Amino acid sequence: MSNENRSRLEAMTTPLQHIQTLPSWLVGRVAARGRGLVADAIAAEGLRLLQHAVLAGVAEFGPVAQAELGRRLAVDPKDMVGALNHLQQAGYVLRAPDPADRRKNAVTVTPEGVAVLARCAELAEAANTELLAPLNPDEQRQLMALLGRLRQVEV
Amino acid sequence: MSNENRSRLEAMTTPLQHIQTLPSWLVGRVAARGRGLVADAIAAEGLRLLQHAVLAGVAEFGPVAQAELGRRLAVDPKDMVGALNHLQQAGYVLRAPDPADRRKNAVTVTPEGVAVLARCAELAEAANTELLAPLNPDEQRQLMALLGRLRQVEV
DNA sequence: GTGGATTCATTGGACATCCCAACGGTAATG
DNA sequence: CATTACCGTTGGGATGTCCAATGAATCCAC
Repeated sequence: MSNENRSRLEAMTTPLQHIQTLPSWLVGRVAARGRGLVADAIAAEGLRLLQHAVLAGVAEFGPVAQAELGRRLAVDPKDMVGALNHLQQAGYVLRAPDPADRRKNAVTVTPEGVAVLARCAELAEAANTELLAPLNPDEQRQLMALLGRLRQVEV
Repeated sequence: MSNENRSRLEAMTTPLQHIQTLPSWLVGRVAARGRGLVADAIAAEGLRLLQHAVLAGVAEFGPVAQAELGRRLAVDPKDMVGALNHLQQAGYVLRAPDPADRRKNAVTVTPEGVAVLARCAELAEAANTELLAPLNPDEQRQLMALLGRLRQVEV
């Protein structure tokens, strides 16, 4: 066991403080704050986080079937239906039957969808700027590099 | 706008990649992984994350009223009732009427609760060790320091 | 070809989390 | 002593995540 682990375990007369010094707890709090900031920001465009991600996926992968999109974004088929319903009703995407495979919907982004994506990109940038405000640019790069190395594992 | 922001916005022909390079997205993924690792670990003791946190709070603050505990942990009173019900049924905490204020329940941890907390502490440590495995001890300290400075804002 | 397995979009539901409102019982405040 | 506030509890709603099952369409092995 590492020295850090031992020092944390020795403080078990304060079990709550112990939990709150765990990296998983700390990164969870920061993530919750970042999630909230971005969610509030893009809510100005009437989109939720999942809908925003789905719209970005549609814009990136061009005409794409819902199942394929769901696999790429790790989104449940049910949630994909709901997100696309909202995006289609808002006029941001189109669902057209795929002539080559009538099971599939060829989903495409509309010009309005591209426009709202551009606005959401700015809003998300601003939210992230606020999230990282306590760090200078050098520290922000360090943080991103460290988090990136932790993320690699899950892929 | 910073150079980083501009470079990300210029890549908007790939909107999904843009989203996935945002710090909020990256920290969210790492947090989800950490949360899953810890949740799976303490599930071996039959506890959920919220129940674990509540149990730790009871152990730390000694005999304490539910409302006071909820305020300290930022847990909704309704969820506090559910968590304590489970912990009490498992024999990890006791609810006794407070003689000084009959509205309150004086919640205390049992020896079994202390024991399970100790085991959960080890399990949570192991999960966090796995989470941070790609980083050496020096980098782990850097990450914690950077995240800690981001967390300060919310307090 | 043709019959069985697979994939598609969709629907329904389980479950946890988070927030707000209301209740009877109790304590503090004027 | 009347009002106000707090206690634990219950109920409900909104949201997010995940799994199962359906009918239609396609693919594959024989």
